[in-house]
Amino acid sequence: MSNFTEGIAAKTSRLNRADILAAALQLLDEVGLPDLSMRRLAGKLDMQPSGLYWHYANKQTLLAKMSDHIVDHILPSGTLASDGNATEWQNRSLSAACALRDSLLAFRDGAEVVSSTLALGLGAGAALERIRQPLIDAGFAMDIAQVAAESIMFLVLGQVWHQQQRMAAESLGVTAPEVQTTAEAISDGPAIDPLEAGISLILDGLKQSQPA
Amino acid sequence: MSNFTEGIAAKTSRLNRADILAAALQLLDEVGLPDLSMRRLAGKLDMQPSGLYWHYANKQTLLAKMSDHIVDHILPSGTLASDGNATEWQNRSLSAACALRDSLLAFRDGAEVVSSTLALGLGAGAALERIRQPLIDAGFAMDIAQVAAESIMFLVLGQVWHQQQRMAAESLGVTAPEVQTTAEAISDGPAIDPLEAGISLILDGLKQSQPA
DNA sequence: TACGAACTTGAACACTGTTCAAGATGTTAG
DNA sequence: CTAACATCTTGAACAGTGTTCAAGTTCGTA
Repeated sequence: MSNFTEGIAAKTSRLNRADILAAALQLLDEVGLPDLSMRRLAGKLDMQPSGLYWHYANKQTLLAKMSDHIVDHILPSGTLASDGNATEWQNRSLSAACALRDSLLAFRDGAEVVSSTLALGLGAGAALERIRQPLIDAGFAMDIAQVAAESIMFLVLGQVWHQQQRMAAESLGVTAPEVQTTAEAISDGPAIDPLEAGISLILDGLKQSQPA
Repeated sequence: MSNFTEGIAAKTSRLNRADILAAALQLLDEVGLPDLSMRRLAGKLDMQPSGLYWHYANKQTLLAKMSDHIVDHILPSGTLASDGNATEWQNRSLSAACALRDSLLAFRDGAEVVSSTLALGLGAGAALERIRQPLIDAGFAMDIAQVAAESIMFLVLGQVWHQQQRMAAESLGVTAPEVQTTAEAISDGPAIDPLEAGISLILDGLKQSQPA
């Protein structure tokens, strides 16, 4: 029956967890994860760095909350591939994976933030669930559905992380030799999306294992 | 016609790149990546931290060399699955992936070291090549062979990274809730290897795409 | 013996995450 | 209106980080 300062807007100079989280996400977009320090964040909020530690026990838990925000920030309409050759459950799982991809891409260094949090209790549990559920609905056994969903998750995280790291590198000036790894430069076709292609491989392999 | 101090052993107090690299890898195994600092490394070599910067431009390039060492450290006999139901090229690619897995597991935090270096010019190019070559030999098109190989690479890195992060967490005392994500706890079967299972999904999907 | 290249040192710079006693602010009760 | 209490905020400090740089030392060669 206390704590009612979160009604509409906190016009006072007092901050709460949500304000700090919002500022942290904005700062992430401005400077990137490597330069996201507690001191910079405190400076953005016109407060002392130690003040942050009243709201969050340490930087790690703040990053965990940021990770949750990124993963739960589902976009209105994801990149719906909607391949006619694929089954319904394949399209559903693929859509969930692409939605996760878009969520990660919507934040600078989003994949690295989520990956770093993934270990402890897994922060991206909701996203994994959205990928796994269609497979379970389709009648696949628990264990192989889990394996497939985890594999897709790692694929998405790895792919986006690599992509965002390249972005950071080239925005920093010197671009690496870049041995044309994206398969777009090799092929002369309509530049297939390597992520959707990789996920489709997994889903097709799954389909073959048990036609349901 | 100069520089011949690298004959057999440098008994002098002078260090070279290889000595530092070896000490760094040993220190990595002792304290883990988060506690692998230039000062600690210098202390282990009885020298000043600044001395390291004559041999390596910065910590990043040292980590890159460590990454190369880890990836090129192929073990004598990897975990040969040798599934009778699989084709020859599938087993070859799977073996390469498992060899990479074993190499990463042979060093503490190996997956994270390699992952962090992967972006700039990709340090694990050789490992990716060993996974991709069998697919090309089997007659698959360049672009989808590339996509499949990259997918397998991300799968291996993600899986091992997650595994090693759990190791570090539980060796540090408090283990996370651990929502039984390894699929071993869910299934009651003979505890399938989630990595081999995931890779097999990709390879089966690839097989289906073009019977070669 | 002398020169120049190969290394090493010690001190410093500009940061980092985190802690802690002390003070300021806000809300509630007597 | 004042006393008390929990809620924040501050300023200073601790221990550590990667990195730089002028100054030294050691070395192979001419």
